[in-house]
Amino acid sequence: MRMTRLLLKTLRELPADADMVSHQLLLRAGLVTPLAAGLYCFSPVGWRVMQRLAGIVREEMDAIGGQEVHLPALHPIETWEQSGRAETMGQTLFRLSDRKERGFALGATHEEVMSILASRSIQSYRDLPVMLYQIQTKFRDEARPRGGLVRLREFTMKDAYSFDTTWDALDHSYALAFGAYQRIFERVEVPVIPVLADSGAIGGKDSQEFIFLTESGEDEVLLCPSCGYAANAEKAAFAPPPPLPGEPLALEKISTPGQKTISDLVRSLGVEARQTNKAVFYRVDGKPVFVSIRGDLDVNDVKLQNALKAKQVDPMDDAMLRASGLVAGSASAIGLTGMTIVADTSVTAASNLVAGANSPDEHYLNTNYGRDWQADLVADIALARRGDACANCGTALETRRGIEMGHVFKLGTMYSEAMGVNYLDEAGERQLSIMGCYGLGIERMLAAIIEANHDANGIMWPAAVSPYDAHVVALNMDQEPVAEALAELERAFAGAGLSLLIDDRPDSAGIKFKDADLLGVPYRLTVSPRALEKGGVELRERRTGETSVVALADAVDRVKQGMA
RNA sequence: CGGGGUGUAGCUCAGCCUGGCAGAGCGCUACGUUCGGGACGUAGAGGCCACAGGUUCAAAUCCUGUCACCCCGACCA
Repeated sequence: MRMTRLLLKTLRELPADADMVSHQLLLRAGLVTPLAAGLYCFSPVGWRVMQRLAGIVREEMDAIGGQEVHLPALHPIETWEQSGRAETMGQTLFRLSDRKERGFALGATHEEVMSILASRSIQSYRDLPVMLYQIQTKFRDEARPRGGLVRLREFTMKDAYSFDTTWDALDHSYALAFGAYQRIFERVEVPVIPVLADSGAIGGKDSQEFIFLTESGEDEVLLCPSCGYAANAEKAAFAPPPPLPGEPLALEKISTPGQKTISDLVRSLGVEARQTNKAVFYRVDGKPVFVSIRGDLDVNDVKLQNALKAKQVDPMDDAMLRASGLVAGSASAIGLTGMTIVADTSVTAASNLVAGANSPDEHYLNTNYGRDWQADLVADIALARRGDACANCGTALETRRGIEMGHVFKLGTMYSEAMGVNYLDEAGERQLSIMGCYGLGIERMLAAIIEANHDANGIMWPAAVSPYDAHVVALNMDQEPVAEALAELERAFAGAGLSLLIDDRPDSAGIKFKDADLLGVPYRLTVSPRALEKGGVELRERRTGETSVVALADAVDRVKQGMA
């Protein structure tokens, strides 16, 4: 490709509004341009990289027996109603109507539709196992798109779904997908760590996320430096710091005017946060739920959802708060009726906690679980934090931020049941297929590759994903020997099946070199009178800056060597 | 959804406080000089100052409202 013909404009200055390095470089190198929040246009160069990423993903999925399909992105809303996700996806699902007012949704994911496709062909245990995948556009009405290509409202996902006869067989499919993901991330040179993730309350088993660790990431993971335990914050198990021991003392009501928060109490009463009982109100599947947890801990919504086997957990809204009669700022479970009470294990194990008195400006001293109040459910629902003890080995957990690149998930039978993916087993009995699903965000891979492979001058593409195999900087093209050498290079690279980006613009050498660094193709070939005098073309490696003059005839081999 | 910030040329921004001709740098076009790490000169093109309403002789500038975008938080099958 000749740059004089290429639709590309690099930016000398940093675009405002871009915080992440990948976002800045994507814009500066002209790979993408924004259309609206969470929506980007890909330029020819940006799209070439996307295509190479898709190609690598395709190769690895095919290698584990995946079969590529293509599903509609536009779904009748009934499809989502059938699985119940029209409701649970809430506002994230883009909805629209056709001219006859029939409801549709833009696919946020494809469990339902893939299940429908699979169910048409799967009839016997002989048809299983099967792994289906597609590389397709997803639409999600995210509350806040961010970070360039990190959180988009329209994005490309490789989503794969396995259908098996047994949970053991699913374990095998899951392991295959897991392995494929590891190979994909190795090939695109994005370091990821697998972390335990939550499988939700929908009957799934294991779930792991592939996290690219970066400070600009939006997900938090907890890592044990000693035993290697790694989990996302929602999932992370831990041993909470122990309560202060003590014999139960007499319950005492005190006046606490204006004190509504744990930190107010800590200040005015001179107690530690872990000597207080925090009240948190939720709306769970439409009903009020009161949660009691030690003042130094926070509720993990996902753990709460799992403990209650609930579909939807939200903070309680004002209307429900007023209707429930809860006294925000002085609430506790003592004497509370009319709603489900959930207690974290941290409060049932502690003694003499300060708690609300359910009347404004009053609190109790020395509340004790069992004596003063009871919960409908006692469970571990606390959020793990940095420094908490690893549940495996007791070492203090560390926290890191990262971006979720992929997610593998043992789904079970939720969708096969809802969408009717069943088969006859050897005994002629109808069975539900056991499903797994495996997602991978292609744009996120692109962003992570840049985050992980750049320097002050620009991008440094891994050879496997570079938009071109080599970047030719042609200087003094009007001179006959240069034009001839360039033509010879083009022939040689075309013959070898390698792609070239040729900077044939009539600009100064400095501009061309800067753009070559910014665009980040791994090999730069300078064709110029000076290089020809030295016996060929100048070959420069983007990563190392290593420069040498190679004979024209050897250029292809040198580039090929580096790609291997 | 809560908090903060920003909307002026393709990009980065100044001008706004204190109302009075629409600006700079980069980029773009033409010509000339230059020619291996973002050269220089000359001449140009390019604007609904986010949108709507108001105040005023006069609004990019002041007031009100709306919208968009970015950041933090909440949220995220």
